[in-house]
Amino acid sequence: MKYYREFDAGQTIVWSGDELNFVASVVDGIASLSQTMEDGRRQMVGLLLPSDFLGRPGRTAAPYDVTASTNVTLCCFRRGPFEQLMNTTPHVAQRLLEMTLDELDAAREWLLLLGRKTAREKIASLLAIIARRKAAIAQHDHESDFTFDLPMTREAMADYLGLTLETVSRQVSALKRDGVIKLQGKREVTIPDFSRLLDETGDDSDGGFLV
Amino acid sequence: MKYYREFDAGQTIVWSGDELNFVASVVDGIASLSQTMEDGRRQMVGLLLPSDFLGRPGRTAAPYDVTASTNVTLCCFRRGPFEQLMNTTPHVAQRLLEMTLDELDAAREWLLLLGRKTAREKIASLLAIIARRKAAIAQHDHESDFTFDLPMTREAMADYLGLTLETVSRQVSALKRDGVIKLQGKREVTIPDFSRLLDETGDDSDGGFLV
DNA sequence: CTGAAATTTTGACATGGATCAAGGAAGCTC
DNA sequence: GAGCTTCCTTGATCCATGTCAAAATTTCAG
Repeated sequence: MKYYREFDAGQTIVWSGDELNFVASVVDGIASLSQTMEDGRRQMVGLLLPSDFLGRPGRTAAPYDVTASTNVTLCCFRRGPFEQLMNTTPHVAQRLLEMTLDELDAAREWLLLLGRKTAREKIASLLAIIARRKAAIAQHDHESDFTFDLPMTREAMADYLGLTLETVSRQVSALKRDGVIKLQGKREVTIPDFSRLLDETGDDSDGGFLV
Repeated sequence: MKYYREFDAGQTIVWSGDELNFVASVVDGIASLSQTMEDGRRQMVGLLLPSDFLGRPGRTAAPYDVTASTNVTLCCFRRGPFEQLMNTTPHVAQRLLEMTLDELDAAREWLLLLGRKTAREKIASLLAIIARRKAAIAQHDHESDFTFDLPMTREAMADYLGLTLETVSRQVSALKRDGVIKLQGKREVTIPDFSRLLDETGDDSDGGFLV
């Protein structure tokens, strides 16, 4: 009923439209969901982190491309037994509902970003989200310097933010020039003043710090 | 435990950040979810149609503004009893999960639209989605003429599509000039050739017709 | 019917981000 | 450590969409 599968970074896990005869939980690594138009325009529509769920009960066709961003380990369940489990243990459905509602909120926050934010605000928002996630894990004080590693290429950032990679590069440079962030190399980012970064996101300044 | 509330068109049902001490199901009418930035930029992030659900188990703060687009009737449940119900009857959680997954898919389709589509493609996509929904209800043949009423102002369209209302107006005029749609008055739209409209959405041409 | 308010269209112009193009930096392989 | 290859930056230019302004149309109360 349950088995593990591994994928290398960059490998496609499922193609949009393919039949998906299992559901899975991410054990390790990061995978991304994306949609691609016929002419190649691409938009990332979601991120799967460890403990996130892939696939949905009652549908076999995958609606998006799923790509391994890092090496990924999945814990897969065949569809039949899994749906059995859902019917018999209410907590599974409830837990899945919680997670799906969180993903929906994240997607809707992203709608505002894609629909209404400027390029600079988009970059600042992405950096703030990543920084916040890492800071939460590290139990770090938000008020002082904080350094983290950007886990994605400029192109991946562009695909998330609905921009071109040139614009991403320019805006990152601009934020650096303006002292909002510092860079060591291309990927290591330091935030000297978190509230300064938050000002640049365009979001309400009084919003709660923790997500 | 259960009671009804009514709202007039245009009225705000909940403000973002307010405490929401009930959950509800839409009985009649259409409500929209939106987020507004401090400087007034606004993005619609979802639509509630009859049978859709408002609020979520385990959280009291509303994450979005909820506005009645038409007169709306809600069937409200107090939070405590509802969460009881969820724990005891597995089908409720499962049904809610189904609905949430559908909303998530819709939101992700919208991410592609907002992030990567041109203004013309956005308008065509919106018209196609509305037309499809009405056609599905009317059991109408997709190949021939089809007329429907646009249930929103140009400004509301702009808020959905991440455009300005001037751009919406111009692109609607352009689609009319090019014969993709016809207009009787401002709000009544005729689609002479549905596949022609679909070509303008930028979506895969071979995608299934029925959502 | 009449006038005021709301909605939509249209025009002129500005601009943010895309596009096209070139070159630089950083990893990897051998 | 030389030479690929991938990733990133920067510059020049263009164009889709935003902005500002005004007029046209529709709606609706009285």
